[in-house]
Amino acid sequence: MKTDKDQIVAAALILLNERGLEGLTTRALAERLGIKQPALYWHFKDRRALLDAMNAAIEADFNAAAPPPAAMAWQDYVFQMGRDFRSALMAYRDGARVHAGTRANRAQLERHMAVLVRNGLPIPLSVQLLVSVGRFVVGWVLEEQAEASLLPGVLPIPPADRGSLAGQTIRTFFDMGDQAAFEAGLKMLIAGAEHASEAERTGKTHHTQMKPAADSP
Amino acid sequence: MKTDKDQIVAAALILLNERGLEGLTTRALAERLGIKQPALYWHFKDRRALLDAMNAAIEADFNAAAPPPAAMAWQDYVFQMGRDFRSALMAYRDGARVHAGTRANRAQLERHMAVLVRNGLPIPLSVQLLVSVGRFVVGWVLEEQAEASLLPGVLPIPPADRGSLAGQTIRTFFDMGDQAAFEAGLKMLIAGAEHASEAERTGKTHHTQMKPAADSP
DNA sequence: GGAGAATCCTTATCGGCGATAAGCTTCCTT
DNA sequence: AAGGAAGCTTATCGCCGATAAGGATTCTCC
Repeated sequence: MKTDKDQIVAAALILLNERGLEGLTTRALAERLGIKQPALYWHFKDRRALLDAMNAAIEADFNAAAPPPAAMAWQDYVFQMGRDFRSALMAYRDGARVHAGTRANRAQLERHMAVLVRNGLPIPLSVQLLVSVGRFVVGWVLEEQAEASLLPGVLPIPPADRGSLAGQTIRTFFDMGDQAAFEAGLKMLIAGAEHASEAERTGKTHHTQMKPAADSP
Repeated sequence: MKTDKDQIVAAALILLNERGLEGLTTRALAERLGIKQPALYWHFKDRRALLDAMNAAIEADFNAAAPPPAAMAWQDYVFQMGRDFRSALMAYRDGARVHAGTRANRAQLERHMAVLVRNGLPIPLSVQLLVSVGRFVVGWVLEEQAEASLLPGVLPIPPADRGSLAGQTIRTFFDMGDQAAFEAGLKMLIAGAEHASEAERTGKTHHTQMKPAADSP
């Protein structure tokens, strides 16, 4: 049986889950496929190309997940999108690290843009929100998976300082759970965009004053 | 002259800027320091430990940056914190990648928590906001630096579709600039937290309905 | 149906990497 | 002066991604 790209990518994703990104070597992958290591270079220019293909497969899961109801409120649409994107990255060990460093998918961005604009959100706000949500999700999952990979998993709930602010902080976050905390943050982003959208329509400005940047980029 | 940890870290940070994270090898670093490669292992257990120390140095820049005015509104405090954190990561090539995968600094989190709580934000909201901002910044800078390292830098502003949504999307983001786009996203997060804080105080719920997650983590 | 090109894979090997082992100095302590 | 710790060197490992060169096998076209 011949080996094609899809087979290799599928095997690579399994191997990724078993051994993590560091364990995903060309030799280990070739062995699992029953071929010798240099054969992989016939199908993929280099390891980077393989990772790009793996990322594309992960994103394909994400895209296949939720056909958005046509006339959904943009708030719900973005919320669902963010949640599904996180799920797609979480589905594989080190998924966020695989994704990070691959080129932005412009077609995808434009598809989401179309929905938001059609549902009434101004173009600049739509771009800001979509890019922000995308990067928020990547950053979130990156750290979530990094924590999870610190094996013992103990992360001892500090026994002494039960009542201190420190103790309450850790406990609060711990009790909430990763998914709920993520969704809370995602909702903040969306509510903030909604706020900006309303402010723009009514011409009103809010009571907080956050001065723009004074220094250079 | 003896070599100490601080000297090594300083040299490593310079090398990082010159050659990026992949170019930061133990051999290159040793050569720059005028010692042989295995000598580094006297000072650092392994490469990971060196990267941790480098990250600590980057975070020290961040902490030294802005002594927060004691009675600053929490909105402004968080905004400044996010901006300074991004600046610290941007100060070194691949700064976000160096930071990612290092253990969360609990003491730092608690310090920021104290300011928000003292200025009236409830504990759970404070935790959610701080964690969200931290991960948002990491995700943002990660992708910003990844884009920047795609050398030619051309990223051709698509010439044909000037009026299409696609064209407008790219142009909008491009014209805004990375820093402004980042700050817009950061403001969204903060405004969303403010909204949640008000809703909690007045007991009112907003007009959008985003259903909580139905599926498992 | 046979020549030759295209496909898919193997064997052999490279240079570079992080890391360890073992043994020199140099210097500080008592 | 003895002895040990600090700070380094030389030598070497095993593993990694990647390339070179050449076998098979299959496809294509006259």
